[in-house]
Formats: sequence, C-alpha cells, structure tokens
Amino acid sequence: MNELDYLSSSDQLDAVFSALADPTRREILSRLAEEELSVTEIASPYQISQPAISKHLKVLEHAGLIVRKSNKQQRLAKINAETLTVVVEWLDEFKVFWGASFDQLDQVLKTLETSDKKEKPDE
Amino acid sequence: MNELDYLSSSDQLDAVFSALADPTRREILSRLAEEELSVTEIASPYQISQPAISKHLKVLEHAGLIVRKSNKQQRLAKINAETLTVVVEWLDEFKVFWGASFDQLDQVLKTLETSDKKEKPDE
DNA sequence: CATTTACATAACTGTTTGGTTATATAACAT
DNA sequence: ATGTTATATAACCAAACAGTTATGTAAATG
Repeated sequence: MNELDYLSSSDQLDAVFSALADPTRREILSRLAEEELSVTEIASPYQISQPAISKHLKVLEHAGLIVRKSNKQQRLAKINAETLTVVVEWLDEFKVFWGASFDQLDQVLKTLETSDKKEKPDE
Repeated sequence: MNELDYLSSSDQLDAVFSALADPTRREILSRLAEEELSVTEIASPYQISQPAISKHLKVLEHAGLIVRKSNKQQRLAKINAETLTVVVEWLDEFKVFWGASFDQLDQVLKTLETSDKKEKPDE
C-alpha cells in the first residue's frame, strides 16, 4: 500500500505535477533513474543545505515518484517511475492534437495497464 | 515568436509543470481542448472570481499552453497543445522503466520532432 | 564510552501563489 | 452621451513553498 492510495486522482496529479515543477527535483529524479542514492549522495552536487534536500525528497516521496528504504544509517532513495504513468494517462486526453501518430500511445497505455495489474494484483 | 522562446528548456518545464499542477487550470485546459472559450465562458462553472480566472489564464499563457486572441470585447483562449510535447520529451528519459513496449513512444517523439520542424522552420 | 556520520525535524524567514475586492478600460447597446 | 458587458490590473491577504540554522537521534567508529 503506498501513500498515493489516499489521494484522489486529481490530488495525485497535483502532487506529481508540482513535484516535477522544480528543476532540482527533476534533476534528482534523473539521477535516481541511474541508481539508488543516499541523501548525502543526492545532496552532494548542490549548494543548498541537507535539510533542503530532505524536503525535496519528501515532496518526491509524497508524489509517489520515489520510494525509500533504510540501509544502516543511510536512507536510500529509489525511483518509482510507474507513477509517471499518471502523467502519460493525463496526456492521452490531448493526443488528438498531435495527429494519428500519437495513437501509438494508446497501445502503450493499454500495455501499461495490463502489466500494472499483473505486477501488483494485491493493490 | 512565442513567449516561451525567452525561456530555457528547464524554465519552460518549470512553467508547464507548475501550470499543470493546479486542478482548475487542468480542467480549463481540458475544456479548451473541445473549443475556444472567452474568459466569461471559462469562468462560468467556477465559484471563484473573474480576476482569479484571468490569473489562471495568464499562468497557462505564460507556460505556452494557450494562446489568446481578441474578438470584439472578448478575449478568446485557444489551447496550444504542442507545448505538451515538452512533457512527452521529458518523459522519454524514463521510458526504460516501462519496458520495451514504451519504445513506441520513441517513434511518436520522432514523428513529432519532424512535424515540428516542418511546421515551424523559422525557429 | 565518546565522537562522528547520516539523516530528520523544528522553528524561522522571505517569496510565491491563489484568492479577494475595487477600479479602470474598451467595446457594444440604447 | 450613458449605461452595460467583457476583461484587465492593482492592492491586499492568507497559506504554501523553498530555503535557512539549530538541534535531535540512531548507527557506525575509535
């Protein structure tokens, strides 16, 4: 059970879009697409303080874009890119504006929905 | 020349994602996907004031998600859904997480890039 | 056991956001 | 000319946001 189960679809979009509205958070997400990182590792390239990074991570976690696990005294952050499918689904409403080629996205969405159910039958 | 030409790619993503982070603005955008609407028409379903709607429209316009034109004393808002391609392009970085089926998005993106260049060769 | 490391949390601050009311302006209607 | 309609703008306010410093806590290290 993840935190987003408590959010309405609209609230989840609010949370995801506002999480993505910050360039530092987008960059963190890009780096987490490569590998899991600890808070200190995430903070290292930035000039802002460690608590500021912890806040960014809390925003990403609340949006469901990352999950976290403890390892000794470290807290590793891992991307949860499945959550980005809510953005893809929302975009689907506007696909008509890009012409027929975007119909391929329909197929992608159907594939995703199916595999979601297969991967997480208990949610 | 549109307003977004002055924004860096990251600033444009900031503007687009934060514009989309508000449910009222997303709903306005959905309605504009159906038809052009005047400010009064856009405001009519909501309880908030007309100036509040004008502010929302300014945010959407600044993000490049709508364009506006004057018609008599009305100012019509029209969706500019092409701007949403910056979101699609940003999402492309994470497509690997949804498996091979998402490679179809590559094709969509290539098609979009090509048609972009055809439609706006002067940019 | 004392210290350091990794992180979270609290308290505070300045800025942004999303709303308000009041008012100005431009076009249309009488 | 006067009034009405459509919209924008200004001034204001409360809440949220993004940062700070200071401090607390749990785990590792000497």
